[in-house]
This record gives sequence, C-alpha cells and structure tokens, in this order.
Amino acid sequence: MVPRRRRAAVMSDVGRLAGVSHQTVSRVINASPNVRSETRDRVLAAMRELDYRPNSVARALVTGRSRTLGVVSFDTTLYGPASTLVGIERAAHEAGYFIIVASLKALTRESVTEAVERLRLHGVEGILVIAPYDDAVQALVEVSAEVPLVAVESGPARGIPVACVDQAQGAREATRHLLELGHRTVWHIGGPANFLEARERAAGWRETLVQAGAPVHEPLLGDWSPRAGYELGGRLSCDPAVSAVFVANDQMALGLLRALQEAGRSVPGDVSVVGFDDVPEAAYFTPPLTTVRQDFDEMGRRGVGLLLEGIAGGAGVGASAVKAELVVRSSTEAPRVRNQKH
Amino acid sequence: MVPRRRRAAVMSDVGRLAGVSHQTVSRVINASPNVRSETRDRVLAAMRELDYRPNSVARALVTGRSRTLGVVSFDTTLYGPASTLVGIERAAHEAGYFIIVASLKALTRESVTEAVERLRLHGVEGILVIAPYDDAVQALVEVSAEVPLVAVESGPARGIPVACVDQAQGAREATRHLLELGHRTVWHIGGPANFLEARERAAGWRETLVQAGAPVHEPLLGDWSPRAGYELGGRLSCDPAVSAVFVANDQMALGLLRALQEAGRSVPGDVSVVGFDDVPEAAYFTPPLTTVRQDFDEMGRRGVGLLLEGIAGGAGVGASAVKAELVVRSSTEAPRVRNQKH
DNA sequence: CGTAACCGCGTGAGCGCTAACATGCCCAAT
DNA sequence: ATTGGGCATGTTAGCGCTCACGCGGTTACG
Repeated sequence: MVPRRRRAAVMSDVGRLAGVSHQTVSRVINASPNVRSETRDRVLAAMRELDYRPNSVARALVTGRSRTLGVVSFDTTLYGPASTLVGIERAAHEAGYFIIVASLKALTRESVTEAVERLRLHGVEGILVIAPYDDAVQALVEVSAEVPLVAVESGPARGIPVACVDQAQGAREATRHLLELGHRTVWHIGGPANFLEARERAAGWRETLVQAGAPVHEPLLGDWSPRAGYELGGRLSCDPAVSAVFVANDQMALGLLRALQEAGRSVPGDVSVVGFDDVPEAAYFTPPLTTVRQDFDEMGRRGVGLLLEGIAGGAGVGASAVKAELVVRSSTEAPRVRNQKH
Repeated sequence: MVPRRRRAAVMSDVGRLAGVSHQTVSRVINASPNVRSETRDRVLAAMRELDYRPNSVARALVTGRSRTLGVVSFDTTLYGPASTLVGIERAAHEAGYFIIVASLKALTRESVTEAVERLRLHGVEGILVIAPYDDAVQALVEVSAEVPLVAVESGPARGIPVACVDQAQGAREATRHLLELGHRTVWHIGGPANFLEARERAAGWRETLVQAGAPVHEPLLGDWSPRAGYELGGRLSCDPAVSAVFVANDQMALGLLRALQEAGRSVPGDVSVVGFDDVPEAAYFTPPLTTVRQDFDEMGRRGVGLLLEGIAGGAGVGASAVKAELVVRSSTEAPRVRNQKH
C-alpha cells in the first residue's frame, strides 16, 4: 500500500538522514565551497533517497527574491505580443527566472495600474509591460518608482527603460522601397492613433515622403484587424490614383489585399502593398507580402536584460531599439505607366 | 528629500500604528467577522497610511498555497496555444490564481518532464499542459501522481483529466459539408502523426468518408506550417481529380490556397477547401476560408476548472470536450461537372 | 611554541505571515 | 451572586529556509 501523501521531506529531514545539520544541507544546495566532498555526497544521497525538493517559497521569504518576473500584456493572441512573450520567457528562463503573466482586459490606464499592482502583491521582482499604447505608458510612469519596470514594444518614453523595434526606421525603409520602385507617392493605412508604434510608423512614412518631395495623403487609420484593412481598403481601391500602399501591419494588409482583389485591382500589377510584422502567413498571402520584419524575440530578450539591470540596482533609463528589416516579396513592383486603360 | 527606500511596512508596523496586535491586522485582511468595526477602520486607516501590502510569499509559506498555477506550452506563437493561454489566464484570474508559464524548447518527453519539474519546484499548486502530442501526454501520465495536472488541447488520455475540443466531430462536420455539396470524395492534408489532434481530425474525416461509401485517399501529412500546406498542395494541385480538400489547420490551408492558385486552379471553382481553427485571418484569405472554429477560450476555462477540482481534492479523471463549429465561407461550393475542359 | 588564518560544520535567530490557543470582558441564564 | 458562553483581542509557535555567527581542528608562519 502506497503511503498516502506523506509530508514532503524538508531540509532537516535530509540533514538527519545524512548525519549533518540542516545548514550543511543548505550549503550543499547552494553550492557552497566549504563542504567536504564526502559530506556533500552523503547529503546528495539523502536528498535523493527522500526525494527532497527545496521549497522555493521559503527561500523567497528569507532572501526577499522570488526569482519571478511579471509580464503584463494586452492581447497575447496577436502575433506581436505572443512572440514577444516567448522571447521574454526564453530570456528569463536563461537568467533563472520565471514569468507570470497578467492579461489586461481593457486598454485603460486603470487596467494597467491594477495589473501591475496585482503582480507586485504577488512578489515579482520586476515587471515587463507589453502595452504599446499611450495610456499604458502613462500609467507606467506613475508607478515606476515602486518596482523595477520596463516597457516593451513601446515607443521611447520619458522616465522608464524601453525595449523596442525601431518602428520609424522600418517604416522609412518600406516607404523608400516603394518610392524607389518608381511610385509617385505612397498611401498609408495606419494603426490606432493612441498606439505609439502606429504613430512611429506613420511618422517614418511621412518623413520619407516629405524628404522625397512626394505628395502626402492623409492616412486612414484602422484597429490592426483584417476587417479594418478590408474596410479601409475598400475606400482606397476606388481611387485609380492609388498605386502603392504602406500598411501598418500584416493583418490589415491582408484585408487590403482582399478589398483590392474584390475591386478587380491586381496586386502588384495595379497597386503595390507592403505590410509590417512579417507574420508567418505573410509569405503565403495572395500575393506573398512584402513586409517589414520585427525581431520580437530579440526585443523580449533585451527587455529582460534591461529589467534585470534595474533589479540589480542599475540606473536603468536606457532604451534599446532593435533594427527592423524589410523583406521583399511579390506584393510590390514598379508602377504601370500612368493613365492605364479602363 | 525622499526617504531612500525605507523598508516596506509589515503587519506589525500596521498593528503598532493602529494600536492592535499584528494578528488583528491579519484578521482584518482575511475578513474575519470577529473584529469590531471601529477597530477594523483604525487598522484600515493604518494600512493606508503606511501603504501596507501583504506579503504573499510569507502567506504562501505558512498556508502552503501559492495561488499559482503553472502552464507548460509548446509554441505560444501559434494561434491555438496562444488563445488557450489567454482563456486559461482569464479563468485563473477569476478564481484568484496567477499563471506562470514555462515554454518547451523541444517536443520531447524529457522537455515536458523538466518543465513540470521546474514549475513544481517553484511551488505551483497545479499544472496545465498545452502539449497535444504523444510524448507530452506520455510524460504527463508518469508524473501525474505528484501534483494535480490537467492536459489541455490533448486527445482523451488515460489517467489524467483532459480539456479539449471535439476534434473528430469538427472533422466530421467539415467532411460531411463537402460531401453534401456533391463532392465524390474529400482529400486530406493532415498534421503530424504524433499529434493527437491531427489523428483525431484524420479519424473523423476518414470515418465520414467510409460511412458515405466514398473512396479514401491516403492523407498527406504536414507540420502545420503554411509552407507545408504549400508544398503538399503542390502535389494535390496537379491531380485534376482533386475537387475537395479538408486541411487540418488554417495555416496549411493558406499554403494550399496559394499552391492551387499558382497551379491555375480556382477556389472554390475547381477545388473546395476547408480548414480548421478559424484564425482571425481566415475570413480574409483569398477566398475567405470555410473552416472549423475551436473555442479555445472555453477550453482553457474548462481546463482550469478541472485543475481546481483536482487541487481541491476531487477524483479528477474527467474529460471535458468542447464542441467545434463549422463556419461556412467562400472556399467551398458544389463541384463542377466532371471532365472539365482542360 | 604561540598566534593567526582558514576550513568544515553547527547553532540560533528571524523573514512575514497564519493557526491555535489563551485571556479578559460583557451579558444572559441559573 | 455565580456560572458559562460568546466575542474581541493578544500570545505563542511554527512554516522551511538563509544569514550571521561561533567553535573546534588543522595548517602556516614568525
């Protein structure tokens, strides 16, 4: 008969069995050099025999370090945040930390503050926030004094360390690519105005246009969803002057592709499209999408690095921007001669 | 000058300020009925003044309950696992629990065991595993006695509670839909053979075909990626007999769509396609994809329910299957008359 | 041969909290 | 008046661990 749930072994049990004090067991566990190797072996054997596992909660209590990092994120169903989360988890793991996630249910400032508070209460050593919209950043600045904090996937913000991809640079490359193909100008479908990233991308696009002396048409703003791209795309597709569009993310680009197709305008024949993100599906869109790749993994990694510095007591108001990379596929080409036949 | 990092207030500090013992403070926090309301108010005021926050680590140590659930998952970049994770997080939050995630870096049995072990060491009360392939389940059965555990998004397994979507039923509906449109039979692009879900979907498909007396062609197996769908699709698209394909997930379906298009075969004119998952993009594919929707959120929710039961001491070898739902869009229609012109 | 430095280990305290019991008080029932 | 029971509170003892120290024994060196 199996012993029904015997109390788990603790340090002193191991010590007793090995004929040493609990403190020596602790030393063995923490790899202290001052233990005779023979003793160490005895302790190790006892640990194995009793199937001993150190209690990390007790350890956290006394050391004051939980070896846990908090992540607050909005919609981890999206490719960007999901990938970032993975990067964070990996980096944290390598540093010997665990990740505990708190999802936001709303894009409000209180929601962020509440999530941060919950995480703090749970004893995390620091917090990463994947929340690239204004209210979030605002909320962060307010609480930042209380616990080490870093914003990920956010624009450069005053006061808190930030890890991000250089959005403007990516947008510039995308726009320049289109211009260099010979398009007179580039239209833009952007993300919501309260998203830092959306604004950065729009800024990069606008700047490039202005620099090239190309006319700037007011961008259309969507909510990142394919549906938004589709609806906004419906408007663009009526306008025969539109020959090149830079879309702020791949999902909306997909919607645009669909709208264009339904309007009987071919891509890239009639209009060239470039997206942003390089989701895994992008290469298999119709046509395969030219887009800007973001290295989310690297960004998450840097975020953790920044946070760990902050925890260690570093000044930590640094920012770390990862380069974005243009990936040219088949949704872009040189424009046809103007005044194409109807 | 701001007091440089004064030690955070603890219970006895609050007690002292309120003129009561730390135990009374504890009672207030834990909503014990036996506290005079006047005293309670004094304590509350003191807590506010000192900006007191209960130390959950200390509490966890003495109660033995960390209010933390572990989740091990493979690739949270994929839509399915990501959505499931969100559902889990939500449900856990509602139950007052936190989620700590451990990602697998490989699809091996050791990898799962190691992740589970890490989580246990960190003191989680129970573990959810999103890992729908054989080795994972295998590994789980072995460790299941040690800590409450539930498999999510897995097939029905012996020995551990499972929360899943009824894959076979979804596959049956998809196949039946195609058959009812008038297709003589349905081809299948499946997922990897070591994935329970892939096998369930294939089984549902096969069963429906057999029942209808339709010929069964050996399925082609991919790795869930668009690329696999594209490559496998290349083979199918050469065969003019192929008029209907059931693909085991939307990403591969996307690849297939692309391959078909490149081969000059129109969808749904020449061949009908149905996918599985209903990713957000599916409605905007070219053409919009008929697919089978899985309610990942609900599945995650049920997983947490099952786990909480297990923690509370329930027998817990239940299984909970969520229904899948066919979503008909434009990638399917009745077949053309056979012997279409070349 | 004395002193100092180290090594290997043990002892005691205490992290911040809850659980269990002890205490003093008031009021109803005897 | 005595008793007893409930209520509001205090006291004590840990939870399992690490930290700071202390102690005997060995080695090194003047």
